[in-house]
Amino acid sequence: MLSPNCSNHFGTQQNSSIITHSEDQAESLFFLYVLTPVTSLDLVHHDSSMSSRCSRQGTMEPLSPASQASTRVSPSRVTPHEVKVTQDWALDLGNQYQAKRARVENIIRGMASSPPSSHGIFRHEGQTNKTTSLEMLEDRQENQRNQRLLQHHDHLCSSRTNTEDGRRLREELLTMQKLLGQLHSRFIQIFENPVESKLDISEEACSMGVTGKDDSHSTGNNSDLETKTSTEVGIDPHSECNKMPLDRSNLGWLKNKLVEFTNSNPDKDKLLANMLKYEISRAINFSVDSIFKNISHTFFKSPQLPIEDSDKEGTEDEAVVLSSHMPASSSSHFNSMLQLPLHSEGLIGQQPAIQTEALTLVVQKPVSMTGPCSLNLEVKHSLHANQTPLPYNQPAPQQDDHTILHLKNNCPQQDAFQALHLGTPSTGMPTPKEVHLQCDPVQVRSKVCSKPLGSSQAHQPEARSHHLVLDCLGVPDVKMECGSLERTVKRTSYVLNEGLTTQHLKKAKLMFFYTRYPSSNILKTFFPDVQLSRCILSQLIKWFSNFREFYYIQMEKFARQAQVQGVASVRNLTVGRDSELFRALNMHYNKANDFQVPDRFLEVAEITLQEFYIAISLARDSDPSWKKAIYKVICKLDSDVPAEFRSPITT
DNA sequence: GGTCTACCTG
DNA sequence: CAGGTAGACC
Repeated sequence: MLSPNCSNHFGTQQNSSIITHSEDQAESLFFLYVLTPVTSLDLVHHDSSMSSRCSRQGTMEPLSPASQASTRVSPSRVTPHEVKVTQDWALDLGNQYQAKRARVENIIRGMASSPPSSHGIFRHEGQTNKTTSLEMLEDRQENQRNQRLLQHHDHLCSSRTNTEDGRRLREELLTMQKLLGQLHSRFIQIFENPVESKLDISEEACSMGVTGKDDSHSTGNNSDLETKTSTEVGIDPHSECNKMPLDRSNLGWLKNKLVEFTNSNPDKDKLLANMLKYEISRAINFSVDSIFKNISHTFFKSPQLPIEDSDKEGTEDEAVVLSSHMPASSSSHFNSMLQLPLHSEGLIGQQPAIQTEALTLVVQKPVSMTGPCSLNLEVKHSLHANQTPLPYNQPAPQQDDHTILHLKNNCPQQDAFQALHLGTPSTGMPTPKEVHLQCDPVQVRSKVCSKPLGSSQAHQPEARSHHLVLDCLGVPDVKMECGSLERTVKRTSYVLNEGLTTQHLKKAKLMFFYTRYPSSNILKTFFPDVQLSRCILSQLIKWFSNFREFYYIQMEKFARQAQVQGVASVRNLTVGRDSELFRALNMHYNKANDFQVPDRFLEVAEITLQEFYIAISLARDSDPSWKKAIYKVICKLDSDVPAEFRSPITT
C-alpha cells in the first residue's frame, strides 16, 4: 500500500530502523530501478531525492496479486510536468546504462503489451516503472491500465528507440510472451488449487536450489542491494524457500514463482529475478514497517503502560504530567492521592507509600485545605531510649474508635510530649530545620461554629519559650524533603474543627493523663495556638467529655469483670502498666505508646476501678445516678498538667 | 437563661 | 468523635 505521504512515512519514529536502511541504500535502489523494469509512475517523483525516497518507500507493498492490483498507482497521476522532470533526471544517469535500460524497457513493453496493440513505451530516458513483469502477469487489468499509461508516453519516447535493438528485442519479446502465458496459466492453476500447487511449487523451487544468490552475482550492484534488503529485515534470501510457508499471499511463494520462471529462462530473466528479489525485500520492509507501526500505536494506547519507575514522591505537578502521558491507570492513582480533577482510568496499581498512608488517615468527613499551621519539630522519639516499651500484644477491649486509632498510628506526635519529660532530642531524626514546615491542615467546619476561626493567633509569649517537640503527623522516620513532607502533612493532618487539628486532639488526649476535668482556663492555657472561642472551647470540653466517657466505660467494664471473676478484695484490684485495663486506656489515648504515661494516672485509674468495683459490689449501680458519686471522687484527683503542654502546636 | 455534664446515638 | 438531649447548678 502506498504510504500516505513522505513526511508521515519518514517522520514516524517507529519506522526509523527500516527506513534508515532503505535510505542508506538509496543509490543502490536507484540503480536497481534503472535496471529493473518498472511501470509505476511513482518514479516520476524522482525529480528530487526526498521525493524519490518517499516514493520508493511509499510504494513498498506486498507482492500478493490482490494487493498489487489494489494499490498500484493510477496512471492518471502523471502530468506533463512530471514527465519532463523525469526526463531531466534520467539524463544524468550516464550513457553506460542506456543500453541496458533500453533493453529492459523493451522487454517490459513486450510483456505489458500482450495485446498486439500495445507498443513500446517508456523509451523515455529515466522513465522507470515500478510495476514488474511478474506483477503484470498477475493482474491483467493492471496491465491494461499500464498500457494506457505506456501509450501515453510512447509518443514522447519513441524517437529514441533503436531500430536494430528493437528487432532483437522483439524476438525476446516473443519468448517472454510465451513464458508469460505459461506463468499466467500457472498462476491460475495455483489460485484454483492452492494446496496442490504449494507442494508442487515448493518441491520445484527447492529442488532447483532456488536462491537469489547465483543470480544475484551476475547483477553486480543488484546483488549487494539484494543482500542488504534481505538481511536488513531478517530474511535470508538464500534459504527462505525452505522456511517460509508457501501461501498465495506469501512472499516466499512469489519468490518461488519467480525462480521457477527464471530457471526456465536462465539467460534472459535474471533481471526479473533481481527485480523480484528486491520487491520481496521491499514488501518485507513494508510489512515489518506496518507491523511496527501497529505495535507502536497499540503500545501508546495501551492502558497497561507500567509506571513503576515514576517518581513515587513526585510533586503534584509531576503527577499531572504523568497523568497526561501515562495510561490512565497510572494517573488515577495520583488523582486519588492528590485529589486533583484528573481523568482517571486507573493509574498504576503501584501506590506510593505516601498516598497509601494518607488515605488510611482519612476520617469519614470531607476535607478541605485551609488554615496553614506550622509545626515546630525539634525532637522526635526522644523517649525511646529510656522508655520501657509497654506490652502491647493484646488489643484493647472496646476499641470502637477507629478514627482515633488511625490517627494514633500515623501521627506520633506523642513523641513531642515524651520529650517534655526527658527533654533530649533523639538522634537520627530530622533536625528542626528539616522538619519545620508549613502545613495546610484540613478543616472540618463545625455545625456549632458558624464563623471561621483563624488559627495560630493566640501565641502566648511564654508558650513560645517551650518548644513542643511534635512529630509532624505520621512523618515517617525516613528523612524526607520538605516538599514531600509538606504534602504528606497536608494529607495526614486532619483538622477536626475550626482551629483544632489532629495535633490538638492528640495533645488533649495526652493531657487527659493528667486531668480528666480540665477547666476552661486550663484549656485556654494549654491551647494557646487556638483562638478559643466558645465553640472551640466547647469542642475541647467535648473532647474531654468523650475521653471521660471512654475512661469510665472501661472502668465499669473491668470492675464488673473483676466482680465476675470473684476478686476477693478491692486491694487486689491494681492497675499496672502491664494490666489489661491500662493497655486499653493507653491504646485509646496513647496508641503509639511513645508517651510516658505518668504514674499518677495509674494511681487514679486504680482508684477509679476500685470505686466502680465497690459500687457494683454494694449494688449501687441500681441507682440511675450511682456514677455521680464516683465522678465526684475522680474529679478531685486531677493533677497539674506539665508546663510543657503549654507550648503551642503552632509557632 | 446560660453553662456544664452525662448519656445516648450515629 | 460529633450531635443531640436532658438534668443539675448558678
